Amino acid sequence: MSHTNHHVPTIVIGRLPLYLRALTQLAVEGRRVTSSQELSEKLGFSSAQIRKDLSYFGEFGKQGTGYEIEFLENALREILQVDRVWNMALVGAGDLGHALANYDGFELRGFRITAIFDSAPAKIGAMLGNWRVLPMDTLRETVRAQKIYLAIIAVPAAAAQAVADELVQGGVRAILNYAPTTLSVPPQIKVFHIDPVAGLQSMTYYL
Amino acid sequence: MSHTNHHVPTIVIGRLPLYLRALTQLAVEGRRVTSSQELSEKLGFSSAQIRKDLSYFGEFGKQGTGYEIEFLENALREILQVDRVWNMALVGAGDLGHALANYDGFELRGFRITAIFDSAPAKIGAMLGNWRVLPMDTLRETVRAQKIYLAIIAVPAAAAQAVADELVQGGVRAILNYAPTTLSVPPQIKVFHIDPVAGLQSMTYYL
DNA sequence: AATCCTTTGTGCTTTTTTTCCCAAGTCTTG
DNA sequence: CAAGACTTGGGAAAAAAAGCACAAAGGATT
Repeated sequence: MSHTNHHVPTIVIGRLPLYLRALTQLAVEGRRVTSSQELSEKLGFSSAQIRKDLSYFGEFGKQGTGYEIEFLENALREILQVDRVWNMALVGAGDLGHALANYDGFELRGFRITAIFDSAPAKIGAMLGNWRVLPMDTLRETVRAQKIYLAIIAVPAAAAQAVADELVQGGVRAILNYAPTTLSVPPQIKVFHIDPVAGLQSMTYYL
Repeated sequence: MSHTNHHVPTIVIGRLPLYLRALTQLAVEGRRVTSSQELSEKLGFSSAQIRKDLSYFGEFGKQGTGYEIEFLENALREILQVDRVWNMALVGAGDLGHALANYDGFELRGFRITAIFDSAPAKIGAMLGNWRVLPMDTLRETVRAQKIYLAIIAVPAAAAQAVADELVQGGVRAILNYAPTTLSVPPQIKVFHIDPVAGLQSMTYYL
């Protein structure tokens, strides 16, 4: 079967990291094998959906047994291209930028911040984690020189579009956007938005 | 037409906060009126989808003209129940907790942190923003006494489930979960997950 | 007041996503 | 080694979501 060739729906791709996360958790607990049924209970997706999602990429399980955890973990890492560590630029050295720069959960899951930028003279030059905060006007060339393809925007909404434009100019291809605003970027650039308030608002609807 | 009665798909509810966010932005820019077409360009959803989503709740626009921004904003705030300010508990006073406690973007969009908890003796008693960090073992009763129905979990993954259990015991009905793990809660409790790494991983697939 | 340009709300169609279901294969037990 | 208990992968059906397209109506212009 010619897996991988078909276009895989975005919604499926969005679930793979959650499968991977659950598998890693199981592995840490010392487990060797799991099943779509068990993952289903852990994650809240149906077991059929998990099996079908995986079937877009190949056959990873064994009938009657389930999935060998380490094997499936590695397969998913390869599919998602996180079988390596990606360097990232962080733009914005405020409270959120600090939290992100100090977060130790990136590295094991395929990411690492290697350049930090801010526009405030008071912050430029200061150390944040292992890195010195650089001025915004060096962003484009630094990102290009270091071949950084991923960036995190952690600046106020009003500044976010200008930052995105600079990042794209520097060759960044995917942006994790914490600013509560939509970004306008060329179609080949990926953007993932994180807006906690939007999440909260969609929950209060149900209260 | 008996709007509002039909069950509204979750996916529609998830888009409403984005519509509201865009409308507020337009209002700040001094705009009075907009159209599904303009919102479509700003947000990246089709104009038909925006109109259909809104039609679940009533008729807010005027043919030939579009939508009166302030009117639609207020309607959405009412629908989402953010025409008030919800008190929230924040659990976890680490870097992320600090960033959240100091974030000034909550209040205008319907939320406010009014109680902060941590388990580390070193942090308990310290001030964070306007609030003193309280010990975890006062969580349940404090949340119940203050009638807090929303909470943010900003603790390590390993501690998240226990925190969630306490929150639910205290009467919390919706949780914004920053811990990179699935939470197991009773079905009537809403959980919204924020996992930046999962977002990054779903983007690297395409690089 | 007629014409033209706009834009909504929605019935209908198409596409996407999820679920159902089972043949086929694996493992365990007696 | 036969029987029974599991579990996968995937075709087919069902359900959900998105998009199309247009009647109806507002407003501007002549």
